Amino acid sequence: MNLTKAWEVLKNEGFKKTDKREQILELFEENDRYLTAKDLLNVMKKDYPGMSFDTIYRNLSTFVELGILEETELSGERHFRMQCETDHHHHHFICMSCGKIKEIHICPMDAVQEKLPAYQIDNHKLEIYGKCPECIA
Amino acid sequence: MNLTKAWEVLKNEGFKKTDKREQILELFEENDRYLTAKDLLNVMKKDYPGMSFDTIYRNLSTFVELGILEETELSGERHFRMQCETDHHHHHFICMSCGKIKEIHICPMDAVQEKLPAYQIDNHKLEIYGKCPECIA
DNA sequence: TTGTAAATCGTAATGATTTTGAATTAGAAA
DNA sequence: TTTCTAATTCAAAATCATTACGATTTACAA
Repeated sequence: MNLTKAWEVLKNEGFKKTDKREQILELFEENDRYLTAKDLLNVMKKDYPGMSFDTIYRNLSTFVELGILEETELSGERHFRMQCETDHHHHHFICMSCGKIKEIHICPMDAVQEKLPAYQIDNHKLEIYGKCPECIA
Repeated sequence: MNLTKAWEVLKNEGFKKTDKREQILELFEENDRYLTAKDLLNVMKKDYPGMSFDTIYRNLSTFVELGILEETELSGERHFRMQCETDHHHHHFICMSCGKIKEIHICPMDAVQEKLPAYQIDNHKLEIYGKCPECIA
């Protein structure tokens, strides 16, 4: 998702345009990887020394609710990144060195549902961890 | 894994047989689902009022290291359960109502590696969440 | 320009987990 | 059995991420 689209969504939902929101979204636009609340705070403290956790966490939650960001949990911490443009359902390879993401358009859930006919499947998580070609070298 | 086998492993590794360890393992044997440190504490406080988190966490970590328990992270908390007997690599359906587990012997990682020939895959996580047949009714 | 809901600030509370250090205990050896 | 020693436990405090709160400031529409 790009910034224009993100602001469109926010405006439609009645959210206001603030400096903090702008910078948070810019940071995600510039970084094609998962960031933590702390990552954001460390950068933003330079521009806004008084920046508070409340602001960061509240906005991150808002953005996730609106589908602007997506969230995952890595080693006990919430990580966020810009929502993929792709319409198609997919999963992610996450490079544990540089944090970069690669989309993977494979999903075994059809086969899983076939194996579990009597089960109600609400959700699933498939993530692959390792090193991307750049980081192997 | 059953209790006999678990104690075999512990003994081989030089760990002592203590009341607390026995009760922790019994609790896992009785409950075919993921438990948190707090779950354990709540039950064990009845028998051992002074029971401390230290004991629970250290033992849980030990058990995981020895392959007696397996661990996953659900909504920010560490969850533990008895290691599956099965040799075969597999994944889990987790019922979000009763917590029960169902093994799923499907894994898409061969196909994933084919799609990412230049990537080094170290690890992956596949979990399915929903309701088991008993809890749907 | 002004009114008002929304957003932010600064800080304190919460909750899970880890660590620490002293006291206790299990199991091996004498 | 007694003694020795390392392992284990206890209790409390530290840590870390996250959430919550009252007071203040801000965006923006009328």
